[in-house]
Amino acid sequence: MDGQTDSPALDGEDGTARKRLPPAERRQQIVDEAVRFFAEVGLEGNTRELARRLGVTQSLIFNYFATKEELIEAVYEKVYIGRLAPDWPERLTDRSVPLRERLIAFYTEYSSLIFEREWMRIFMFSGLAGASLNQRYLEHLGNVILLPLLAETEAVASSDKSPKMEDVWNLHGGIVYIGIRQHIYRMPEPAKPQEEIARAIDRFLHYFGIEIEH
Amino acid sequence: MDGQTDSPALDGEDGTARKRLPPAERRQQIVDEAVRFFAEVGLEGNTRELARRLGVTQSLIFNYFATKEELIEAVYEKVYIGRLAPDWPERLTDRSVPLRERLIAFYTEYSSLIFEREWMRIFMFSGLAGASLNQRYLEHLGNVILLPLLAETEAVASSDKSPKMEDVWNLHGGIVYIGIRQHIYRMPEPAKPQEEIARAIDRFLHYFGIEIEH
DNA sequence: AATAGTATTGATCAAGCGCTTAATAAGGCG
DNA sequence: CGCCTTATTAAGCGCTTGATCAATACTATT
Repeated sequence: MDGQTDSPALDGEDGTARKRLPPAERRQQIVDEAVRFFAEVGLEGNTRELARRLGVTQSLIFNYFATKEELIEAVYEKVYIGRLAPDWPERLTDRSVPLRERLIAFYTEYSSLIFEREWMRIFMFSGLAGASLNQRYLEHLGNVILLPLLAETEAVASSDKSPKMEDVWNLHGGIVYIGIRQHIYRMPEPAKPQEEIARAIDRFLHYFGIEIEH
Repeated sequence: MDGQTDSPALDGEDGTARKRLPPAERRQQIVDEAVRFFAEVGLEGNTRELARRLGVTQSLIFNYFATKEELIEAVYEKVYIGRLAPDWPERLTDRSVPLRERLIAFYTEYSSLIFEREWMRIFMFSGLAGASLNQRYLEHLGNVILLPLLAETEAVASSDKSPKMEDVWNLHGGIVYIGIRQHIYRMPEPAKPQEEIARAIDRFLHYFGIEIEH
């Protein structure tokens, strides 16, 4: 409507009309806002609107990122990093703790990390766009989390039922789908997500004859 | 490269350089190709590329659809229609058939309908875009399929374990996630999807003390 | 307070977008 | 065959997009 120029609307989100940030700080500020922005509108969201939200001119963005693609890469990096804590494989295989406890601890923690609108949506957007990071993430997840998880289940399963990798993927998928329903399809959040996760885990273990103490 | 004009590249997908189709036929042709096209590149895919794939000028598309939004609506309609057969509620509640058989029949049929790249991706694209059709579809699915399914499970569950709606959503989500992995994240298809579905159903039923004959 | 370095701006470009319209030609009918 | 309807085209308008770059003005330093 009034788009006569690309000048910032006086300031950013808050009231502080600061200018001239140190480059590292400004760069991070741009990425942070880009994460929120792209998660909301998709990766095709335009740089002018992003700049407007930052309270900054559009051209400034291209001072920090040579191309929009480069900005998106930075968004991926920011969002994917730290999403899989490196000590989980170890904790998942600690047989001094009952498997059920380990599973509940893992999925409680993991779901608190990924049941987040920004992560869920950007993961889905990038997956649809065919970003290789997605496939690498899922391969990594499969190898480092689900495969050990399969071995742990096998170790305590009753002899007549042997779990397969697909069973573990199914457990995982059922849990992840809670977040998909909420953040992609915008359905209401379950009353007690942690409880639903516990029930999913219990059903999984129950089938393989693993006893559950209440 | 050679994009000097919007003229068609002589013909469409095949070698037939036919022109002047009857309007109804042309309209359907456009929608069909749009489904494939948007499923591949997303709903922001541009009409010029779509026209190129059709072997037709871009302006022709706007002879059949006033706006791009209208075309997308037609794509939704085409893709959503017939995805939920109306006789399923009835078949799911036919207690002359064992619940396991009913579940397997339903999910075998349903998965063969939705584990399809075009449907999966357009459903996800439209979900991310916030299309109301998505939420209506899921509400419908919840009321017409999952709710009866919950009642059926309750009816045969052992008295100490009572299933909740979230359990049914979890069963459903775990199964749907097979298709998501394959078509959104482009991971390899499981060797025997039908078998994995049957296992998911068996785990679900097993937990509620429902016996399974082999 | 003057200066230098640089973060930021403002104006602009070329390409791509949805969409419009007048001209064209395909093909059924007399 | 020649006409007439209309499906289709060709050209282009107005706007938005990612990206560029010289000019500007903030801030640290002396």
